[in-house]
Amino acid sequence: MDLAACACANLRRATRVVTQVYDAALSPVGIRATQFTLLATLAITGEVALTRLAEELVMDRTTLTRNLKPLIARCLVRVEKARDQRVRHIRLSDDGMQLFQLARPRWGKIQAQLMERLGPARMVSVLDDLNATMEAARGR
Amino acid sequence: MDLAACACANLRRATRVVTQVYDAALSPVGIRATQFTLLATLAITGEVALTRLAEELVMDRTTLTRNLKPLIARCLVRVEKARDQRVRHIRLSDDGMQLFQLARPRWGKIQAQLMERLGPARMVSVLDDLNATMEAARGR
DNA sequence: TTAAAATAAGTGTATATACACGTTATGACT
DNA sequence: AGTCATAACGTGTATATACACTTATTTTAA
Repeated sequence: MDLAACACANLRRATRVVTQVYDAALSPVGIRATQFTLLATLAITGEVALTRLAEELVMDRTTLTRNLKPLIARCLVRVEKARDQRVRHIRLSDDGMQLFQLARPRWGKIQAQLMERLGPARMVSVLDDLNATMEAARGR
Repeated sequence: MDLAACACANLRRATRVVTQVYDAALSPVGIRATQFTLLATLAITGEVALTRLAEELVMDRTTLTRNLKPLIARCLVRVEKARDQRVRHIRLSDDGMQLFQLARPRWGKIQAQLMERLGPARMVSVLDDLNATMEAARGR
């Protein structure tokens, strides 16, 4: 077996590089790629329970708790107890929505640039391969 | 633009899932996927300067410093000053090589399982796409 | 030859990730 | 009503990641 073909190492390496590029593109508005993803997801879902949001993102629940922390501290995201006192409902604040709208074109620019360099067909292939890999790893 | 098509978010999500699987497969020998990659790379390169190893891995130099720390603490990796006193030479210890040999079949098993689920052609496509994406993000 | 530029590396800080464990609240069953 | 299983969540700890800044050493150039 060829160690250079390690799916995990190749994924992590590509993720490092791509994340740096997206982070740099979003830095003028003061958020990172991961945070942009959170804001974007919340903008789509609206108010949602923490655990369900974690499932949506295919992210460990405790990771999400930690990732939300800086956004809550900046009042971009609000947390409220639900009727079921165990449940936390998460939603964007007005400031959070505003910042998301500000960040969105920056995301679009860097996403489009990457798409241009890869070619649209290749971009589709990449996204499709990433999904297939994820499902294969999950044993689906 | 479709936010669900974010290359960065899709990469990070797939990386989370795949890393968990590789970490679980390697946990019986007491290392993580990232650490396995470091050991494997050092097994191939032999003694190498820190900065050059970071370039090899396409990893920030300071990230590599931090990632090496637990391996050095466990005496799996040794660090020595070079003739040029600024340079640190990194290499596997005997224990490190032994642990790598122990971990390797576990890596091979999980890598083969993923390949089986994806199919060999799809695996090639995944690795190729990851490389293309990385190069595109780097602006090459 | 010495002062300035360049190179190699480490540290402070902040975020990202997840496992193990503990806490609190619900619901179900006796 | 009381007990017990379950569900939702937070915290402790450890690793992963990288930027900004600093330190030490080497090389270059005046």
